[in-house]
Amino acid sequence: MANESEQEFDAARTEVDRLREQLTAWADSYYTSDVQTVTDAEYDEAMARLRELETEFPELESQDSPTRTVGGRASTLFDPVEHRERMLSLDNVFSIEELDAWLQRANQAAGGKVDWLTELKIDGLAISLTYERGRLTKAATRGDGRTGEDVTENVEYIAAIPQQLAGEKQAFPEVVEVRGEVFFRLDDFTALNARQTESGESAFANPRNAASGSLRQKAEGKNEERLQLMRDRLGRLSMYVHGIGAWENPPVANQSEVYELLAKWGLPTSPHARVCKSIEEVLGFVEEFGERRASIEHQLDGIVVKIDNLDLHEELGATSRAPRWAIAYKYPPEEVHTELLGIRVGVGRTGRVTPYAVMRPVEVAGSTVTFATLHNQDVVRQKGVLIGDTVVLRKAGDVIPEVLGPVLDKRPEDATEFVMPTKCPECGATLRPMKEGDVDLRCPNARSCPAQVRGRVEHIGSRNGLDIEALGEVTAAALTQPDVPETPPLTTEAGLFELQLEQLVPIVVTVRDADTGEPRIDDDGTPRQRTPFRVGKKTYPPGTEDMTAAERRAAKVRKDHVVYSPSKQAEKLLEELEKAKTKELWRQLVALNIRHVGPVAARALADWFGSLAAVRAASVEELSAVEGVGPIIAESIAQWLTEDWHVEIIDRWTAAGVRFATPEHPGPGKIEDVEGPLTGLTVVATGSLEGFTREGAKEAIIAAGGKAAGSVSKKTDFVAAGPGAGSKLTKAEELGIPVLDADGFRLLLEGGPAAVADLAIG
DNA sequence: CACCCTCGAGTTCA
DNA sequence: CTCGAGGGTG
Repeated sequence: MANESEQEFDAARTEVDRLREQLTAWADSYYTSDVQTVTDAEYDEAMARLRELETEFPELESQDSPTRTVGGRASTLFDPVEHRERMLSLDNVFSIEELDAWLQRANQAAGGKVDWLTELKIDGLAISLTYERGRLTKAATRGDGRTGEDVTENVEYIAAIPQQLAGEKQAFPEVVEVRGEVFFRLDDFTALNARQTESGESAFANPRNAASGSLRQKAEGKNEERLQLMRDRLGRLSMYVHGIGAWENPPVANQSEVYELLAKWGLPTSPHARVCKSIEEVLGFVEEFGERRASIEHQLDGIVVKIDNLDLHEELGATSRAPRWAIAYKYPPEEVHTELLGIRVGVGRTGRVTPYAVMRPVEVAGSTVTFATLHNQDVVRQKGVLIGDTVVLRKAGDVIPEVLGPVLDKRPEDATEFVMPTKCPECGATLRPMKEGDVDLRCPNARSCPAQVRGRVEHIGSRNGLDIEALGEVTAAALTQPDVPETPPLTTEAGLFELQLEQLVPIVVTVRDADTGEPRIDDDGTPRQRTPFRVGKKTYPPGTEDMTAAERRAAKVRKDHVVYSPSKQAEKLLEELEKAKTKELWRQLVALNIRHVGPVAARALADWFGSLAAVRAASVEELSAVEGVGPIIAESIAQWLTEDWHVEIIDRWTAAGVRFATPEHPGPGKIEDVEGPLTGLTVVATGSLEGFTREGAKEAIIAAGGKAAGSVSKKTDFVAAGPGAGSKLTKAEELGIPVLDADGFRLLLEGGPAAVADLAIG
């Protein structure tokens, strides 16, 4: 499969190259000699095809593509500027193999041992800055590489671009053309988009569009207020320089030294550039930043590798399009385009109704994505997507798919706006906001809406709840599914602990298509069904008892004239439910599904009160006296307890044997902190620590008297990080918090901070 | 009251 | 993982 899409990609690449060459040639001859060598129709067709391919394969997009330069040239707005030296683009490679091959070739062509300069390829806007005797006199976009747009006036407001170089005047060349990349830092981009939506303007689809849009704003016709806004946006742009245009007899020998020099002049250079002494090191750099890609301050789409030695640049020269001494490796795209087939809504366990996007499945960052949440109606509107649009999709933090916005060029005529339903899609109740002015719509039918019951039952079984292995998403659905022939055994969670094998085995589940929600029809025309709680079924005529002895043994359950053999799953579920009855009190509190009461609040309550009875007896004031429980949570608990069907849950669970108490608890009040090696310390565990489960690590921290926090902050004393640790590790390093591996963590648990004093770095 | 931590809730795919 | 919102603290 990978092979197939690779082939497709290669074919597209070849075609894109051919189309670009052709279109550029046509345009050149038209602009320079005014000779039209092609009919308009042919030209348009080629351009449309190129657009299509670039949309389908965003990684093939390029700043000097005719789709951006020729057609979209904004020459009427900004004066054209002839570049002193042509701004070349870089040749691209799309795989490590190709990169390796290029490095080997370049190494040989350069006659042996080459030092490489590796840097991040910023996804921004190329810019050329001309300084005369240290004073900025001209700023231009790249345009088609030969001619760009004069943006000198706008650049005045970009704080990152100095108007005057630092240092002695005599030290600067008479004229020097510096090249760099203008971009938005991701945090600035987020802030910018927040303000855009706040002021009712549409958000930018990505940081590059935002940078491009900001740099190319026009001052004409703007009132003072809007002028201020425009300058403010410009002020937030960032820039890193990455080279010098024409420069005879530079005073340095290497590209890396050029950067040092530029930095000395007060020009911002990337903190991520690195000199690599071997091809292995270069490949290591590529891998390293591939992993860290999401936590870099700017968007990046690849790595640029340059030969460090400037003499070699001279020697190798350039083709008509690109220098031979540099290459760009492009990471597989984290942003792709796909079609938004529809927007559907789901109902969560709290009744919240959330719209989600259904898309034509696409590969993004290693997996095939079909769905992405759209959170609520306002978000759908803010993103400005219509059903039928081609949309930009990425994975936030490399995990959760996120729709960024529409590709307006590809909006079809019949694209339709999403309308939020007024009725619950699962139970038909009229949706309404919980509180006045709430954005979120909720299904008010908490007790019997199938979606909510299903969600609550699933939550009861979850890791943060009673941690019932056999009770996951599928089982929860099977237990509450209303469309089976027999009555579902659970109409609410009140009956969960009363479940008998006889109730489970008859359950039949209709298999539904994940995409459409429609029942899956088998080849023989009947809907496909599953019986998760039984493996066999045999019907005997009424009044007969003629089962074989073997059948009698296998048939543990008999109902009417049907004999069932329960599945392992059914037995497992009942066993697990039995165990859950005496699990820790906090888990049982979480299982009640009280708003705002999750594992942490439940633990605080359980520690303080020791039993559900004591919690019920407490007033709102007494509840909010508990550390970590404030007036809102206290009120939420009190409110929950006033509802009859909630009390019924407690009563029936209690009758079925759920303990709802911590044995030997001394009664309500603050429990003395556990004295241990970690008393008074906050520790965060992240990644997979050898010898610990995620929960196990937390328990171990608490058992040692410490606080197990979920996120890293200034208050964190230690971070225990195993392989696969992500942003928490990065954060810890940023804040200079000591990081321990699994062994160090073990030492800490046994001996406290003193035991790891010599391990703790920085 | 303004901050900074945290927590809770919703979420996707293999 | 990210968002919004609750809780605690200066």
